[in-house]
Amino acid sequence: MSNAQSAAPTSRREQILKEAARLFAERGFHGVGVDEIGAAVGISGPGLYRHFAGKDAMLAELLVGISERLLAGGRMRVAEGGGSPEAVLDALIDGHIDFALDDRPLITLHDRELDRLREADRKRVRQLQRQYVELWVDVVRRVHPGPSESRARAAVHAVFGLLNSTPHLGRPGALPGRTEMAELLHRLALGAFGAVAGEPEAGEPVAASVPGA
Amino acid sequence: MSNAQSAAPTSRREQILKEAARLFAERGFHGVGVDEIGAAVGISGPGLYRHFAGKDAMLAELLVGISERLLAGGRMRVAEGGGSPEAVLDALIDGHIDFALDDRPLITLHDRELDRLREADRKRVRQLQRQYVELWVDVVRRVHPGPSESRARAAVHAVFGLLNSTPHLGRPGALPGRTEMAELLHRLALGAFGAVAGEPEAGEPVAASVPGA
DNA sequence: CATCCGGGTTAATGGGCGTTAACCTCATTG
DNA sequence: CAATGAGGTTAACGCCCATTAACCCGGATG
Repeated sequence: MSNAQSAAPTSRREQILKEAARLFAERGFHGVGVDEIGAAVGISGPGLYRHFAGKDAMLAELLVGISERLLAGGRMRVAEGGGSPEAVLDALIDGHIDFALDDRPLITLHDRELDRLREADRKRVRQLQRQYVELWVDVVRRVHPGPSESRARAAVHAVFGLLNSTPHLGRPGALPGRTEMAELLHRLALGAFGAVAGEPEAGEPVAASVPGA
Repeated sequence: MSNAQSAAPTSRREQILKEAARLFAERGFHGVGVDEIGAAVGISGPGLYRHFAGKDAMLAELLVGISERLLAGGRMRVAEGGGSPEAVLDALIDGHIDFALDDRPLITLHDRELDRLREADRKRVRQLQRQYVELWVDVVRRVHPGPSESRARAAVHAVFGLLNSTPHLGRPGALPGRTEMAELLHRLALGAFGAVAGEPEAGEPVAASVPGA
């Protein structure tokens, strides 16, 4: 108990989660065995079951965790966002970029292994994701009022793809360093959003909320 | 646009590949069993081994195939590209969008399951991918001559992420239809590339020539 | 000192799954 | 008609792997 070592205890659990995230991202959920995860933290195999109910539980905690943190961060930035919507959008973008650059494995898992979750958890994660997206959509539409909601939503999804592209990058120093990368991504995202406006091509009757009518 | 399903013999092999692609994309390479793939084409389990050496062979053929087609398509468009680099870039973008929209499963596999390949195949695929990227980088730098090569390359990767975001889209009709989606993605990509350039303070979005025409 | 118990360990269990074996059946061919 | 081979089928085999069992140990507790 004494152990007031410092801020983050790095409580075994967290250590395990971190390694599991890395491994899952590298080789896929099914691709990595319990023994490997154990080995990554110095214990072996079934020892993990003292901390988690099973392999699935780890994945669930990772995915729910990241979704919650993303949404919480987004809400915070919207709340304390300066007067202008532009400032809020900038903050959202920067926040997401930090995430993408610092927590690569999690970002990867986020949209790769969602289906491996039990129904309940999956629903939870999807709901959090949806709220996060809608949060962006609102801000984007405030900055660029023109496009229909579905258009804005599609743009947000696309920009997420852009920002999350970091993990797929080529190996060595063929790419900019972290700070330049962050700046570049920010610029690209803004550029994309700025282009969504454009003229609505011969009428916007697509706006009907009922598709396929 | 085209898509007349008939002529192609759909030679069992292709049929299998198609279903395998879909399943792999949905549940991951390790997540789907041979029996499922077989069932998807009406035969059962080991019957597949009359057509492929093994599960791995299917994945390999899929990944190599898509990489080759992407590169070939890209080269073609560059070759017959009209005078202006802008036109070539437009063509590249449209080509990639068609791919992303029509062959979702393959696009997904493309950057998800690369590591499950045997060393040789993986090297092959990576080489093809690299060439495809460099092809884009050249064109982009010709259209936007300011940024360093590494910057341009990062931008290209990011735009790939943007264009490939389609598979992650929400289910129902909450999003635009195919044609509008294609137009939107094109616009977003151009917007992103347009922003990669200099350090002009945030101002008018660089509304280049309207792609719609 | 005796007792817990958190956190590990190695061995066993059991199911899933890729692959191979052995066998079957038409269509074609000579 | 016999032979053949492409394309299937169902059983087995074996391996991998998540999970459980059974056991162990060191330190806090009282």
